[in-house]
Amino acid sequence: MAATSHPPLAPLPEHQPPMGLRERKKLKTRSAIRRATYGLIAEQGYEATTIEQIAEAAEVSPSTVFRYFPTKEDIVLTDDYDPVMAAVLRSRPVDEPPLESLRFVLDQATRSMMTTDHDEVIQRTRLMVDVPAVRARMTESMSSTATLLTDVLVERTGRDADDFEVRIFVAAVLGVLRETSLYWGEHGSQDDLPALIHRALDSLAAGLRL
Amino acid sequence: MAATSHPPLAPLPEHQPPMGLRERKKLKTRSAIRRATYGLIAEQGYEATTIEQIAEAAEVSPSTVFRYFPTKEDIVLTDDYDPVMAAVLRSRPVDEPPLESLRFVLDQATRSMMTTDHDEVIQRTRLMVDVPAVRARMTESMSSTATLLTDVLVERTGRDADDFEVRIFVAAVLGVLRETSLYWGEHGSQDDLPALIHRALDSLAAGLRL
DNA sequence: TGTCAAGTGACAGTAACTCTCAAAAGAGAG
DNA sequence: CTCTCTTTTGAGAGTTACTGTCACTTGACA
Repeated sequence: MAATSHPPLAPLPEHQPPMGLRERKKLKTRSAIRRATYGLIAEQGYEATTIEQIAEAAEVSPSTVFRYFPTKEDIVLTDDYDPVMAAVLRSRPVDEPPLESLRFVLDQATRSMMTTDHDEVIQRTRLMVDVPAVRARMTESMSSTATLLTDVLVERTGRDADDFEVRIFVAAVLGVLRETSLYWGEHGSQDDLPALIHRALDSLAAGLRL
Repeated sequence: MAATSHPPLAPLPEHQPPMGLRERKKLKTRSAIRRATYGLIAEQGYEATTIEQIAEAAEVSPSTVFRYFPTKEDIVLTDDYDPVMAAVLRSRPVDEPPLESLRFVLDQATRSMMTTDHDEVIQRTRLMVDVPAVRARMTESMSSTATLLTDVLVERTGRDADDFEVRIFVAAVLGVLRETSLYWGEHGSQDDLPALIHRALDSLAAGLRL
């Protein structure tokens, strides 16, 4: 059982303020596309929304949309928390049981997401539940999260890179995280998400004795 | 630790022999498309192989290919084992711990697959490792396996349909199964797959203590 | 202010699907 | 065996996500 109180870690490791006009414009375009997409999807649904419409609404060309996001699904997803999670995991005491370390990481990450991007998280989860393509892409993107976390755990446990047990460990935790999100979304995103995650991890810690 | 010896269950619950010419032709077309696809992929790779080529090689029209398989990825995948697994799970003693029941089911299923479709399993796993789209579709198809197994477990444990712990349980096991397959494939499909699965389930049973 | 690099838009092309409709072919009755 | 009914097939037209190229524009920096 974790869920300790801590400085509510920033969602992004901020780049230093002095950012050229170019960079700033890029960020703006990026979020313009995102906003336009979320708006159109809310009105018409995911499939009915075409890249062309998104481009028009965001006042850029379709080419530009593809330059910013490799696939349509990626527009509604984020990997932003991956590096933060890796960092937090690294910051945990080395003798803490790995499952508890991950519990802390996930608790922090979800709380942070829910406080800073509450509505977006809900809408994204809804899409994950409703749209197979989005769900699939989300799962794939979890694979890269998995790789990242595996690397950190390998380094912390002194095991072989590509150690089977570590990979199984991470796969179980992330698989369970995915299912928890789906469950939460299917039930109207009303339950306490961090609490659900803790229950799921408790199940894992107890060896899945049903 | 399971892996008991048992009658090597048939891969498919055979439909009664008296099958009309129509049905037989459909099966033939289906496997013609499959074979053609595997052949072309072996020669040229997955992405380079188009539906049009597959159709030509299988001597059907592109329309027909789409009628038999909803997506290109589905051509190289199978859900055939799902109903068998559900049946085997149902046949286990009710007082057996669920994790052990699933261990038995997975052990049987993989052994059966490896003996009856050895080469195809290997090629499919290779595709799963190499081609993100195939991997994604495979993961999605595991979702429906999950639903099936969840239903059976719910009925065996007398829990609520859609019980959170049962869903977590199945998600963990299937997530771990997926990772085991990937690991196996990445390492040349040379290890003993059932043995790896047992190791993975041992990890789960031990509460993922690394 | 002028030069260079980075970002953008227009355009053409590919391939996976979807839909519709008419032709072909198996099933079953007489 | 043949006529009818139903299922399956192929042909064709259309949509959309995505790729690659190239000329143009617009920040960066001296």
